[in-house]
Amino acid sequence: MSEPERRDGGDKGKSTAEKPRLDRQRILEAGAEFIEQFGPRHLTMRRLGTELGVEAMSLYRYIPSRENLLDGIVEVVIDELYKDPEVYPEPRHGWQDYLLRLAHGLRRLALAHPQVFPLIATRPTEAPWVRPPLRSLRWVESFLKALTSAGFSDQAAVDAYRAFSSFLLGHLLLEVAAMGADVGPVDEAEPRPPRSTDLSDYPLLQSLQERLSEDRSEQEFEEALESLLDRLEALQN
Amino acid sequence: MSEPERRDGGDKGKSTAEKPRLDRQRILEAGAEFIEQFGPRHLTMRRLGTELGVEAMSLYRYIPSRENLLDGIVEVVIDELYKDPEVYPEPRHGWQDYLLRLAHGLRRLALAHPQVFPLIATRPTEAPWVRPPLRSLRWVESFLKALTSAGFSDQAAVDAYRAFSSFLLGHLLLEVAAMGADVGPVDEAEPRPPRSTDLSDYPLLQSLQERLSEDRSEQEFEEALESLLDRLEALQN
DNA sequence: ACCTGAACACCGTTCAAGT
DNA sequence: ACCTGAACACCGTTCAAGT
Repeated sequence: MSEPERRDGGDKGKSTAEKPRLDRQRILEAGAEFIEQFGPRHLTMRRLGTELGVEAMSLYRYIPSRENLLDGIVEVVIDELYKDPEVYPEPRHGWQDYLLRLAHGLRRLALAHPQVFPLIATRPTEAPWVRPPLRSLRWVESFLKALTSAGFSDQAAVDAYRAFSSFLLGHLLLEVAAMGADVGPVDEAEPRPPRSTDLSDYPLLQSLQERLSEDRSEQEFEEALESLLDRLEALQN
Repeated sequence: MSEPERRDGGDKGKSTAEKPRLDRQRILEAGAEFIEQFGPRHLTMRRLGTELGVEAMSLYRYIPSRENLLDGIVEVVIDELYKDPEVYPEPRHGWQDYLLRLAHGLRRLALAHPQVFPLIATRPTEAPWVRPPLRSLRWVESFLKALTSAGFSDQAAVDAYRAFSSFLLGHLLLEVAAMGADVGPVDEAEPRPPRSTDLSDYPLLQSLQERLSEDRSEQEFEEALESLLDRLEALQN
Protein backbone atom coordinates (compact mmCIF):
# COMPACT_ATOMS: atom_id res chain seq x y z
CA MET A 1 0.00 0.00 0.00
CA SER A 2 1.98 2.88 -1.21
CA GLU A 3 0.87 6.27 -0.10
CA PRO A 4 2.89 8.61 -2.17
CA GLU A 5 0.58 11.45 -1.35
CA ARG A 6 -2.30 11.75 1.06
CA ARG A 7 -5.08 13.72 -0.48
CA ASP A 8 -6.86 14.96 2.61
CA GLY A 9 -4.05 15.80 4.89
CA GLY A 10 -2.51 18.27 2.55
CA ASP A 11 -2.64 21.67 4.13
CA LYS A 12 -2.04 23.49 0.88
CA GLY A 13 -0.02 25.87 2.92
CA LYS A 14 -2.93 28.07 3.86
CA SER A 15 -1.79 29.98 6.87
CA THR A 16 -5.11 30.34 8.70
CA ALA A 17 -6.69 27.49 10.62
CA GLU A 18 -8.56 25.19 8.24
CA LYS A 19 -12.33 24.84 7.99
CA PRO A 20 -12.92 21.23 8.96
CA ARG A 21 -16.69 21.72 9.02
CA LEU A 22 -19.16 24.10 10.48
CA ASP A 23 -20.67 23.27 13.86
CA ARG A 24 -21.83 25.19 16.87
CA GLN A 25 -18.81 24.52 19.05
CA ARG A 26 -16.40 25.56 16.35
CA ILE A 27 -18.32 28.75 15.68
CA LEU A 28 -18.33 29.68 19.34
CA GLU A 29 -14.63 29.04 19.70
CA ALA A 30 -13.91 31.13 16.62
CA GLY A 31 -16.12 33.85 18.09
CA ALA A 32 -14.21 33.84 21.37
CA GLU A 33 -10.94 34.07 19.51
CA PHE A 34 -12.27 36.85 17.34
CA ILE A 35 -13.38 38.89 20.35
CA GLU A 36 -10.05 38.40 22.01
CA GLN A 37 -8.37 39.74 18.91
CA PHE A 38 -10.61 42.63 17.91
CA GLY A 39 -13.02 43.29 20.76
CA PRO A 40 -16.73 42.48 21.08
CA ARG A 41 -17.74 45.52 19.07
CA HIS A 42 -16.16 44.20 15.94
CA LEU A 43 -17.74 40.78 16.18
CA THR A 44 -20.26 40.65 13.41
CA MET A 45 -22.13 37.72 11.98
CA ARG A 46 -20.72 38.65 8.62
CA ARG A 47 -17.13 39.03 9.73
CA LEU A 48 -17.27 35.84 11.78
CA GLY A 49 -18.61 34.06 8.74
CA THR A 50 -15.74 35.32 6.65
CA GLU A 51 -13.32 34.25 9.38
CA LEU A 52 -14.73 30.74 9.05
CA GLY A 53 -14.59 30.78 5.30
CA VAL A 54 -18.33 30.83 4.93
CA GLU A 55 -21.16 33.26 4.27
CA ALA A 56 -22.70 34.84 7.36
CA MET A 57 -26.05 33.25 6.58
CA SER A 58 -24.63 29.79 7.13
CA LEU A 59 -24.10 30.52 10.81
CA TYR A 60 -27.84 30.68 11.34
CA ARG A 61 -28.07 26.96 10.89
CA TYR A 62 -26.25 26.60 14.22
CA ILE A 63 -26.85 29.86 16.03
CA PRO A 64 -30.24 31.54 16.19
CA SER A 65 -29.04 35.10 16.68
CA ARG A 66 -26.14 37.32 17.51
CA GLU A 67 -27.34 37.54 21.10
CA ASN A 68 -27.27 33.79 21.35
CA LEU A 69 -23.80 33.81 19.81
CA LEU A 70 -22.52 36.10 22.57
CA ASP A 71 -24.12 33.95 25.26
CA GLY A 72 -22.60 30.88 23.71
CA ILE A 73 -19.16 32.44 23.61
CA VAL A 74 -19.41 33.37 27.28
CA GLU A 75 -20.42 29.82 28.08
CA VAL A 76 -17.61 28.29 26.08
CA VAL A 77 -15.07 30.47 27.84
CA ILE A 78 -16.23 29.93 31.42
CA ASP A 79 -16.42 26.21 30.69
CA GLU A 80 -12.64 26.27 30.64
CA LEU A 81 -12.86 26.42 34.40
CA TYR A 82 -13.87 22.76 34.42
CA LYS A 83 -10.69 21.90 32.60
CA ASP A 84 -8.42 23.69 35.02
CA PRO A 85 -6.70 20.92 36.99
CA GLU A 86 -5.89 23.33 39.82
CA VAL A 87 -9.58 23.95 40.48
CA TYR A 88 -11.45 21.22 42.26
CA PRO A 89 -15.17 20.75 41.81
CA GLU A 90 -15.38 19.72 45.44
CA PRO A 91 -13.20 20.57 48.42
CA ARG A 92 -10.22 18.33 49.06
CA HIS A 93 -8.30 20.26 51.63
CA GLY A 94 -10.94 22.30 53.36
CA TRP A 95 -13.22 25.06 52.20
CA GLN A 96 -10.53 27.74 52.27
CA ASP A 97 -8.37 25.79 49.87
CA TYR A 98 -11.40 25.19 47.69
CA LEU A 99 -12.21 28.90 47.55
CA LEU A 100 -8.63 29.92 46.95
CA ARG A 101 -8.35 27.55 44.03
CA LEU A 102 -11.66 28.65 42.59
CA ALA A 103 -10.71 32.31 42.88
CA HIS A 104 -7.32 31.80 41.32
CA GLY A 105 -8.81 29.73 38.55
CA LEU A 106 -11.25 32.48 37.69
CA ARG A 107 -8.50 35.04 37.77
CA ARG A 108 -6.41 32.98 35.36
CA LEU A 109 -9.42 32.68 33.12
CA ALA A 110 -10.07 36.43 33.19
CA LEU A 111 -6.45 37.23 32.42
CA ALA A 112 -6.45 34.74 29.58
CA HIS A 113 -9.57 36.33 28.08
CA PRO A 114 -9.51 40.01 28.98
CA GLN A 115 -11.77 41.01 26.11
CA VAL A 116 -14.36 38.34 26.80
CA PHE A 117 -14.45 38.87 30.53
CA PRO A 118 -16.60 42.01 30.46
CA LEU A 119 -19.22 39.92 28.70
CA ILE A 120 -18.91 37.26 31.38
CA ALA A 121 -19.47 40.04 33.88
CA THR A 122 -22.43 41.76 32.27
CA ARG A 123 -24.44 39.30 30.17
CA PRO A 124 -27.70 38.34 31.87
CA THR A 125 -27.65 34.94 33.53
CA GLU A 126 -30.34 32.33 33.51
CA ALA A 127 -31.57 33.30 36.95
CA PRO A 128 -30.82 36.45 38.94
CA TRP A 129 -29.18 34.42 41.70
CA VAL A 130 -26.80 32.75 39.30
CA ARG A 131 -24.21 35.47 39.55
CA PRO A 132 -21.27 36.27 37.42
CA PRO A 133 -18.53 35.35 37.23
CA LEU A 134 -19.50 31.78 38.17
CA ARG A 135 -22.57 31.89 35.97
CA SER A 136 -23.46 28.23 36.13
CA LEU A 137 -25.80 26.18 38.24
CA ARG A 138 -23.16 23.55 38.54
CA TRP A 139 -20.61 25.84 40.15
CA VAL A 140 -23.14 27.44 42.44
CA GLU A 141 -24.16 24.00 43.61
CA SER A 142 -20.54 23.06 44.07
CA PHE A 143 -19.86 26.24 46.02
CA LEU A 144 -22.78 25.85 48.36
CA LYS A 145 -22.03 22.20 48.92
CA ALA A 146 -18.45 22.99 49.82
CA LEU A 147 -19.46 25.49 52.46
CA THR A 148 -22.42 23.73 53.97
CA SER A 149 -20.34 20.56 54.24
CA ALA A 150 -17.77 22.58 56.11
CA GLY A 151 -20.28 23.57 58.74
CA PHE A 152 -21.70 26.77 57.30
CA SER A 153 -25.41 27.25 57.86
CA ASP A 154 -27.54 27.54 54.74
CA GLN A 155 -27.79 31.28 55.20
CA ALA A 156 -24.09 31.65 55.81
CA ALA A 157 -23.27 29.64 52.69
CA VAL A 158 -25.53 31.84 50.61
CA ASP A 159 -24.03 34.99 52.09
CA ALA A 160 -20.57 33.64 51.38
CA TYR A 161 -21.52 32.90 47.79
CA ARG A 162 -22.70 36.45 47.32
CA ALA A 163 -19.67 38.03 48.92
CA PHE A 164 -17.37 35.82 46.89
CA SER A 165 -19.10 36.71 43.62
CA SER A 166 -18.96 40.43 44.09
CA PHE A 167 -15.37 40.30 45.25
CA LEU A 168 -14.32 38.43 42.13
CA LEU A 169 -16.41 40.52 39.79
CA GLY A 170 -15.07 43.82 41.03
CA HIS A 171 -11.46 42.80 41.12
CA LEU A 172 -11.31 40.95 37.85
CA LEU A 173 -13.30 43.50 35.90
CA LEU A 174 -10.96 46.24 37.03
CA GLU A 175 -7.95 44.13 36.33
CA VAL A 176 -8.91 43.34 32.75
CA ALA A 177 -10.01 46.95 32.24
CA ALA A 178 -6.52 48.03 33.19
CA MET A 179 -5.25 45.68 30.49
CA GLY A 180 -7.12 47.74 27.96
CA ALA A 181 -10.22 45.65 27.69
CA ASP A 182 -13.54 47.30 27.12
CA VAL A 183 -16.77 46.74 25.32
CA GLY A 184 -15.42 49.31 22.95
CA PRO A 185 -13.70 49.96 19.67
CA VAL A 186 -10.01 49.14 20.08
CA ASP A 187 -9.40 51.11 16.91
CA GLU A 188 -6.76 49.04 15.18
CA ALA A 189 -5.19 52.08 13.62
CA GLU A 190 -4.49 54.23 16.63
CA PRO A 191 -4.05 52.09 19.73
CA ARG A 192 -5.37 54.96 21.79
CA PRO A 193 -3.54 58.27 21.97
CA PRO A 194 -1.16 58.53 24.96
CA ARG A 195 -3.48 61.28 26.09
CA SER A 196 -1.29 62.49 28.89
CA THR A 197 -4.04 63.96 30.98
CA ASP A 198 -3.63 67.48 32.27
CA LEU A 199 -3.23 67.19 36.01
CA SER A 200 -2.47 70.82 36.79
CA ASP A 201 -5.62 71.14 38.90
CA TYR A 202 -4.97 67.99 40.88
CA PRO A 203 -1.80 68.32 42.92
CA LEU A 204 -2.21 65.03 44.71
CA LEU A 205 -2.80 63.08 41.54
CA GLN A 206 0.24 64.74 40.11
CA SER A 207 2.48 63.60 42.92
CA LEU A 208 0.89 60.17 43.17
CA GLN A 209 0.55 59.40 39.49
CA GLU A 210 3.49 57.07 39.42
CA ARG A 211 2.20 55.12 42.37
CA LEU A 212 -1.27 55.06 40.85
CA SER A 213 0.08 53.65 37.63
CA GLU A 214 1.99 50.80 39.26
CA ASP A 215 0.49 47.41 38.68
CA ARG A 216 -0.26 45.92 42.05
CA SER A 217 -3.19 43.83 40.92
CA GLU A 218 -1.77 40.57 42.13
CA GLN A 219 -1.02 41.74 45.67
CA GLU A 220 -4.36 43.53 45.76
CA PHE A 221 -6.11 40.37 44.75
CA GLU A 222 -4.33 38.19 47.26
CA GLU A 223 -4.85 40.60 50.12
CA ALA A 224 -8.50 41.18 49.41
CA LEU A 225 -9.04 37.47 48.97
CA GLU A 226 -7.41 36.71 52.27
CA SER A 227 -9.46 39.36 53.97
CA LEU A 228 -12.60 37.91 52.41
CA LEU A 229 -11.76 34.47 53.72
CA ASP A 230 -11.30 35.91 57.18
CA ARG A 231 -14.68 37.52 56.92
CA LEU A 232 -16.27 34.28 55.77
CA GLU A 233 -14.61 32.38 58.57
CA ALA A 234 -16.60 34.54 60.97
CA LEU A 235 -19.82 33.34 59.32
CA GLN A 236 -18.96 29.72 59.86
CA ASN A 237 -20.59 27.91 62.72
CA MET B 1 -43.37 102.41 20.54
CA SER B 2 -46.39 100.21 21.10
CA GLU B 3 -45.86 96.50 21.65
CA PRO B 4 -49.32 94.98 21.38
CA GLU B 5 -48.01 91.43 21.05
CA ARG B 6 -44.67 89.84 21.76
CA ARG B 7 -43.81 87.50 18.99
CA ASP B 8 -41.29 85.16 20.62
CA GLY B 9 -42.72 84.19 23.98
CA GLY B 10 -45.69 82.08 22.87
CA ASP B 11 -45.39 78.46 23.99
CA LYS B 12 -48.18 77.02 21.87
CA GLY B 13 -49.02 74.51 24.63
CA LYS B 14 -47.47 71.42 23.12
CA SER B 15 -47.83 68.57 25.63
CA THR B 16 -44.55 66.68 25.35
CA ALA B 17 -41.40 68.15 26.78
CA GLU B 18 -40.63 70.96 24.39
CA LYS B 19 -37.70 71.12 22.07
CA PRO B 20 -36.29 74.37 23.33
CA ARG B 21 -33.30 73.92 21.11
CA LEU B 22 -30.77 71.28 20.40
CA ASP B 23 -27.62 71.34 22.46
CA ARG B 24 -25.12 68.80 23.72
CA GLN B 25 -26.34 68.69 27.32
CA ARG B 26 -29.94 68.20 26.28
CA ILE B 27 -28.98 65.40 23.91
CA LEU B 28 -26.98 63.60 26.60
CA GLU B 29 -29.80 63.85 29.10
CA ALA B 30 -32.27 62.54 26.57
CA GLY B 31 -29.85 59.72 25.85
CA ALA B 32 -29.58 58.78 29.52
CA GLU B 33 -33.34 58.76 29.82
CA PHE B 34 -33.68 56.69 26.70
CA ILE B 35 -31.23 54.08 27.94
CA GLU B 36 -33.00 53.89 31.26
CA GLN B 37 -36.23 53.24 29.43
CA PHE B 38 -35.18 50.85 26.70
CA GLY B 39 -31.65 49.70 27.42
CA PRO B 40 -28.36 50.66 25.78
CA ARG B 41 -28.88 48.28 22.88
CA HIS B 42 -31.85 50.22 21.63
CA LEU B 43 -30.14 53.58 21.76
CA THR B 44 -29.61 54.56 18.19
CA MET B 45 -28.63 57.88 16.71
CA ARG B 46 -31.76 57.70 14.62
CA ARG B 47 -34.12 56.79 17.42
CA LEU B 48 -32.61 59.39 19.72
CA GLY B 49 -33.05 61.98 16.99
CA THR B 50 -36.70 61.05 16.66
CA GLU B 51 -37.08 61.26 20.42
CA LEU B 52 -35.81 64.83 20.22
CA GLY B 53 -38.04 65.70 17.29
CA VAL B 54 -35.16 65.98 14.91
CA GLU B 55 -33.42 63.99 12.23
CA ALA B 56 -30.53 61.83 13.42
CA MET B 57 -28.10 63.79 11.28
CA SER B 58 -28.67 66.90 13.33
CA LEU B 59 -27.09 65.28 16.37
CA TYR B 60 -23.75 65.25 14.66
CA ARG B 61 -23.51 68.98 15.04
CA TYR B 62 -23.10 68.39 18.80
CA ILE B 63 -21.86 64.85 19.13
CA PRO B 64 -19.12 63.45 16.95
CA SER B 65 -20.11 59.78 17.16
CA ARG B 66 -22.18 57.22 18.92
CA GLU B 67 -19.22 56.21 21.03
CA ASN B 68 -18.83 59.78 22.17
CA LEU B 69 -22.55 59.88 22.89
CA LEU B 70 -22.24 56.91 25.24
CA ASP B 71 -19.24 58.43 26.99
CA GLY B 72 -21.12 61.68 27.37
CA ILE B 73 -24.12 59.93 28.84
CA VAL B 74 -21.94 58.15 31.38
CA GLU B 75 -20.39 61.45 32.32
CA VAL B 76 -23.70 63.22 32.67
CA VAL B 77 -24.99 60.50 34.97
CA ILE B 78 -21.99 60.25 37.28
CA ASP B 79 -21.94 64.02 37.50
CA GLU B 80 -25.10 63.70 39.56
CA LEU B 81 -22.82 62.66 42.38
CA TYR B 82 -21.70 66.28 42.72
CA LYS B 83 -25.29 67.32 43.26
CA ASP B 84 -25.94 64.81 46.02
CA PRO B 85 -26.06 66.87 49.21
CA GLU B 86 -25.31 63.82 51.33
CA VAL B 87 -21.97 63.30 49.64
CA TYR B 88 -19.21 65.65 50.65
CA PRO B 89 -16.35 66.50 48.33
CA GLU B 90 -14.08 66.63 51.35
CA PRO B 91 -14.26 64.93 54.74
CA ARG B 92 -16.22 66.73 57.45
CA HIS B 93 -16.50 64.07 60.10
CA GLY B 94 -13.51 61.89 59.50
CA TRP B 95 -12.49 59.65 56.65
CA GLN B 96 -14.88 56.84 57.55
CA ASP B 97 -17.85 59.16 57.34
CA TYR B 98 -16.52 60.49 54.05
CA LEU B 99 -16.22 57.00 52.59
CA LEU B 100 -19.58 55.89 53.87
CA ARG B 101 -21.27 58.87 52.27
CA LEU B 102 -19.42 58.40 49.03
CA ALA B 103 -20.31 54.71 48.90
CA HIS B 104 -23.96 55.33 49.67
CA GLY B 105 -24.11 58.13 47.13
CA LEU B 106 -22.79 55.86 44.43
CA ARG B 107 -25.21 53.16 45.41
CA ARG B 108 -28.13 55.58 45.15
CA LEU B 109 -26.86 56.64 41.77
CA ALA B 110 -26.57 53.05 40.57
CA LEU B 111 -30.05 52.19 41.78
CA ALA B 112 -31.46 55.30 40.13
CA HIS B 113 -29.84 54.36 36.82
CA PRO B 114 -29.67 50.59 36.68
CA GLN B 115 -29.49 50.48 32.89
CA VAL B 116 -26.76 53.08 32.63
CA PHE B 117 -24.64 51.65 35.41
CA PRO B 118 -23.15 48.80 33.39
CA LEU B 119 -21.81 51.45 31.03
CA ILE B 120 -20.37 53.34 33.97
CA ALA B 121 -18.71 50.10 34.97
CA THR B 122 -17.30 49.04 31.62
CA ARG B 123 -16.61 52.08 29.42
CA PRO B 124 -12.92 52.86 29.18
CA THR B 125 -11.77 55.73 31.36
CA GLU B 126 -9.35 58.47 30.47
CA ALA B 127 -6.49 56.79 32.27
CA PRO B 128 -6.24 53.22 33.53
CA TRP B 129 -5.87 54.36 37.11
CA VAL B 130 -9.09 56.38 36.95
CA ARG B 131 -11.26 53.48 37.94
CA PRO B 132 -14.96 53.00 37.71
CA PRO B 133 -17.26 53.75 39.31
CA LEU B 134 -15.65 57.04 40.35
CA ARG B 135 -14.36 57.68 36.87
CA SER B 136 -13.24 61.26 37.39
CA LEU B 137 -9.98 62.91 38.25
CA ARG B 138 -11.81 65.19 40.61
CA TRP B 139 -13.18 62.38 42.74
CA VAL B 140 -9.94 60.47 42.76
CA GLU B 141 -8.15 63.60 43.95
CA SER B 142 -10.84 64.12 46.56
CA PHE B 143 -10.55 60.53 47.72
CA LEU B 144 -6.80 60.55 48.04
CA LYS B 145 -6.83 63.90 49.81
CA ALA B 146 -9.35 62.66 52.33
CA LEU B 147 -7.24 59.68 53.24
CA THR B 148 -3.81 61.23 53.23
CA SER B 149 -5.16 64.07 55.36
CA ALA B 150 -6.37 61.47 57.80
CA GLY B 151 -2.92 60.06 58.23
CA PHE B 152 -2.78 57.42 55.51
CA SER B 153 0.56 57.10 53.77
CA ASP B 154 0.57 57.72 50.04
CA GLN B 155 0.74 54.03 49.35
CA ALA B 156 -2.01 53.23 51.84
CA ALA B 157 -4.27 55.87 50.29
CA VAL B 158 -3.74 54.42 46.84
CA ASP B 159 -4.38 50.90 48.11
CA ALA B 160 -7.53 52.12 49.80
CA TYR B 161 -8.69 53.77 46.60
CA ARG B 162 -8.25 50.53 44.70
CA ALA B 163 -9.96 48.41 47.29
CA PHE B 164 -12.84 50.86 47.50
CA SER B 165 -13.31 50.92 43.73
CA SER B 166 -13.45 47.20 43.28
CA PHE B 167 -15.74 46.77 46.24
CA LEU B 168 -18.23 49.26 44.80
CA LEU B 169 -17.96 47.96 41.28
CA GLY B 170 -18.62 44.38 42.23
CA HIS B 171 -21.48 45.07 44.55
CA LEU B 172 -23.28 47.63 42.48
CA LEU B 173 -22.93 45.79 39.21
CA LEU B 174 -24.43 42.69 40.75
CA GLU B 175 -27.16 44.68 42.39
CA VAL B 176 -28.31 46.38 39.19
CA ALA B 177 -27.95 43.11 37.31
CA ALA B 178 -30.39 41.56 39.75
CA MET B 179 -32.76 44.41 38.90
CA GLY B 180 -32.79 43.15 35.34
CA ALA B 181 -30.20 45.49 33.92
CA ASP B 182 -27.91 44.27 31.22
CA VAL B 183 -26.19 45.53 28.15
CA GLY B 184 -28.85 43.54 26.38
CA PRO B 185 -32.19 43.62 24.65
CA VAL B 186 -34.90 44.05 27.28
CA ASP B 187 -37.37 42.90 24.68
CA GLU B 188 -40.31 45.14 25.31
CA ALA B 189 -42.77 42.47 24.26
CA GLU B 190 -41.80 39.59 26.52
CA PRO B 191 -40.19 40.84 29.71
CA ARG B 192 -38.19 37.62 29.85
CA PRO B 193 -39.89 34.24 30.20
CA PRO B 194 -40.20 33.03 33.81
CA ARG B 195 -37.86 30.26 32.71
CA SER B 196 -38.16 28.23 35.84
CA THR B 197 -34.83 26.51 35.58
CA ASP B 198 -34.73 22.77 35.96
CA LEU B 199 -32.97 22.09 39.23
CA SER B 200 -33.44 18.34 39.38
CA ASP B 201 -29.70 17.74 39.21
CA TYR B 202 -28.88 20.25 41.91
CA PRO B 203 -30.36 19.21 45.24
CA LEU B 204 -28.77 22.00 47.20
CA LEU B 205 -29.92 24.69 44.84
CA GLN B 206 -33.36 23.20 44.99
CA SER B 207 -33.56 23.45 48.75
CA LEU B 208 -31.85 26.84 48.88
CA GLN B 209 -33.57 28.46 45.95
CA GLU B 210 -35.86 30.54 48.11
CA ARG B 211 -33.00 31.82 50.19
CA LEU B 212 -30.96 32.50 47.08
CA SER B 213 -33.79 34.55 45.61
CA GLU B 214 -34.23 36.75 48.65
CA ASP B 215 -33.09 40.30 48.18
CA ARG B 216 -30.44 40.97 50.79
CA SER B 217 -28.53 43.50 48.76
CA GLU B 218 -28.76 46.27 51.31
CA GLN B 219 -27.48 44.21 54.24
CA GLU B 220 -24.82 42.70 52.02
CA PHE B 221 -23.69 46.14 51.00
CA GLU B 222 -23.58 47.49 54.51
CA GLU B 223 -21.76 44.51 55.91
CA ALA B 224 -19.18 44.39 53.16
CA LEU B 225 -18.69 48.12 53.40
CA GLU B 226 -18.14 47.94 57.12
CA SER B 227 -15.70 45.11 56.68
CA LEU B 228 -13.87 47.14 54.05
CA LEU B 229 -13.57 50.09 56.38
CA ASP B 230 -12.13 47.82 59.04
CA ARG B 231 -9.60 46.59 56.56
CA LEU B 232 -8.68 50.11 55.55
CA GLU B 233 -8.32 51.14 59.13
CA ALA B 234 -5.53 48.64 59.40
CA LEU B 235 -3.70 50.42 56.60
CA GLN B 236 -3.82 53.75 58.35
CA ASN B 237 -0.70 54.92 60.13
C1' DA C 1 -26.42 79.02 11.91
C1' DC C 2 -28.89 75.11 12.08
C1' DC C 3 -31.29 71.32 10.14
C1' DT C 4 -32.39 67.86 6.27
C1' DG C 5 -32.29 64.50 2.08
C1' DA C 6 -29.88 61.58 -0.24
C1' DA C 7 -26.32 58.51 -0.30
C1' DC C 8 -22.68 55.00 1.20
C1' DA C 9 -21.05 51.15 3.49
C1' DC C 10 -22.33 48.14 6.67
C1' DC C 11 -25.55 45.37 9.94
C1' DG C 12 -28.88 41.24 11.51
C1' DT C 13 -32.02 38.20 9.70
C1' DT C 14 -35.27 35.60 6.42
C1' DC C 15 -36.15 32.61 2.78
C1' DA C 16 -36.30 30.66 -1.57
C1' DA C 17 -32.98 28.57 -4.26
C1' DG C 18 -28.96 26.02 -5.38
C1' DT C 19 -25.60 21.78 -4.77
C1' DA D 1 -28.20 18.22 4.49
C1' DC D 2 -25.77 22.17 4.15
C1' DC D 3 -24.61 26.48 2.12
C1' DT D 4 -25.64 30.81 -0.74
C1' DG D 5 -27.86 35.02 -3.22
C1' DA D 6 -30.93 38.23 -3.02
C1' DA D 7 -33.67 40.97 -0.34
C1' DC D 8 -35.56 43.74 3.74
C1' DA D 9 -35.34 46.80 7.38
C1' DC D 10 -32.28 49.02 9.91
C1' DC D 11 -27.60 51.19 11.33
C1' DG D 12 -23.64 55.09 11.70
C1' DT D 13 -21.82 58.68 9.22
C1' DT D 14 -20.79 62.22 5.41
C1' DC D 15 -21.89 66.01 2.71
C1' DA D 16 -24.05 68.96 -0.37
C1' DA D 17 -28.16 71.36 -0.14
C1' DG D 18 -31.93 73.85 1.84
C1' DT D 19 -34.04 77.55 5.18
